Amino acid sequence: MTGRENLWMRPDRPARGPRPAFSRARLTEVAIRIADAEGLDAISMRRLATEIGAGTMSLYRYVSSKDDVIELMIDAVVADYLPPDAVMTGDWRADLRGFAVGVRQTMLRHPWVAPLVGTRQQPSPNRVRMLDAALRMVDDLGMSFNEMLTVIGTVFAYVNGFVEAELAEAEALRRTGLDLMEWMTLQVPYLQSVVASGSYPMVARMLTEGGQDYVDVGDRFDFGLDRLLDGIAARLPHASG
Amino acid sequence: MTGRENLWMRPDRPARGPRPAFSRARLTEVAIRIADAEGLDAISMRRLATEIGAGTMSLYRYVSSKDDVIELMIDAVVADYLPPDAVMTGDWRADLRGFAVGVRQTMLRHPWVAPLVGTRQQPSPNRVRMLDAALRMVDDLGMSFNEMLTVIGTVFAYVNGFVEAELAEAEALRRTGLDLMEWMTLQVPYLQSVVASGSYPMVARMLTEGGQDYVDVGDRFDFGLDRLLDGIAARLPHASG
DNA sequence: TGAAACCACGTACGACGTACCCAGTTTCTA
DNA sequence: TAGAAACTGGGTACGTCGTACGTGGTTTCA
Repeated sequence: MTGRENLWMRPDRPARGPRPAFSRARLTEVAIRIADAEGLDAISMRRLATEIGAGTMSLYRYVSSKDDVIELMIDAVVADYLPPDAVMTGDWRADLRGFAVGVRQTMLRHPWVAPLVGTRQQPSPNRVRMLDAALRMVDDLGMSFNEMLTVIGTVFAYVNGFVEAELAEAEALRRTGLDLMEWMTLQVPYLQSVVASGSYPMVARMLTEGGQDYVDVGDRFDFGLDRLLDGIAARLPHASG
Repeated sequence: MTGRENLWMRPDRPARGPRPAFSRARLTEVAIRIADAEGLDAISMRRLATEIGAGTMSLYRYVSSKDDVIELMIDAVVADYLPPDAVMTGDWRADLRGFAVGVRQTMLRHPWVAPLVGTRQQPSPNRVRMLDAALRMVDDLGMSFNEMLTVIGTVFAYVNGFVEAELAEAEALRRTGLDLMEWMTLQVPYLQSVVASGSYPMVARMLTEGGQDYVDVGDRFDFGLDRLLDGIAARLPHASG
């Protein structure tokens, strides 16, 4: 891996030389396991290498940089945005909703992926696959192709933004190494001083009545998603589904 | 700055000792300037220190870690989510829309902030201020407090997700150090091979008709935002404004 | 007039990504 | 069948990072 070529356009097996000791698939699998358990910054080339049982620099035979490892990880996870048994009903709204729910569930299983995929739009096999599937869901609805792209992009923006926020607190705990109790102990005095100032009545209400009729995170996700789909449906050229 | 206390609860000026050579405000300002111009990874404690004209370790008198610097940067930028001359018309929909547009514009001016603020939900002065302002926009609409929180969270999730995606390509260029031409040269052959496979007809269409009736990014943002607000408006307990 | 509380900052440590190099292995070619 | 070509694994080393720690100077209070 000497640098410039595209990560996704390499032959599986080189023509000459000894057979490789491992594979990019193995590398990806190990990296995902570490990131799931300990977060993205637990991933270093040295750590990956020892976990695989190889020398650090050997990884660079399979990948031209750490960035490539990240790309491999993203692509692998994106593969199950749509589970293999997902069916397209032909009802665009149900299909798109199922897709969004699947994306969220996958992102919750791999908490490091949402921030990455939100900020990296490089094409990769599974991202291409998912984009194609999503576009097929809104085909034949009387929209222009760019309108279809806009709709898909809108839904995905919402899902990504929501899940990032959803994971933010857990990530803060991981980043600081604190447990929930310690973290609260740090934030509460400040919030109390905010409330005491009297300048932020709504935030004050949040701290007092916020816990009252608690709304489940999944329900909040569904609410926003359904409102978005409502709004889109109302603007469709002709009512289909 | 010895570690555990909350960043936002320190006295402005210590009681004893010589007067500080600079300030957290100065530190924040320099950090934001660097990040705006060269991206977030251009920020290192050494770089900040030399730019300020101080010793590297002196920064730790003002801040207990690099993470605190990041928090200061975020809070400073969040301050102009709502420009100082922004008016609350009393029309919840117009106000919320103006807020969302303001957030996007601020995020575009500071391309590093969207990914950070999406994944960090720690309270800070300006974040609290913005949250309070947003909640006031949807007050008196007959919703419970948690419903209000859900609505605000939904809009913000969309804005954040959209802007992250919007900035993704530019960020990829910065990350790799390539210019647009070089980057295209790298992606195009792969995309051509994808199209040639015949398995992804929609992506193929994207490459051929995608550029035809080009939709402005701002218009796409507005579209999603307006559909979301449509959907929310339709579910409001009673029609007010 | 100490002593306490603060300040600036040099040195040093462990971790990181990766450029470069060399020796060994497989396969194609003559 | 010899040897060149194309690959392999991986050790060493460089520059960068965040920051723990300590030393010595300055200001303010008791």
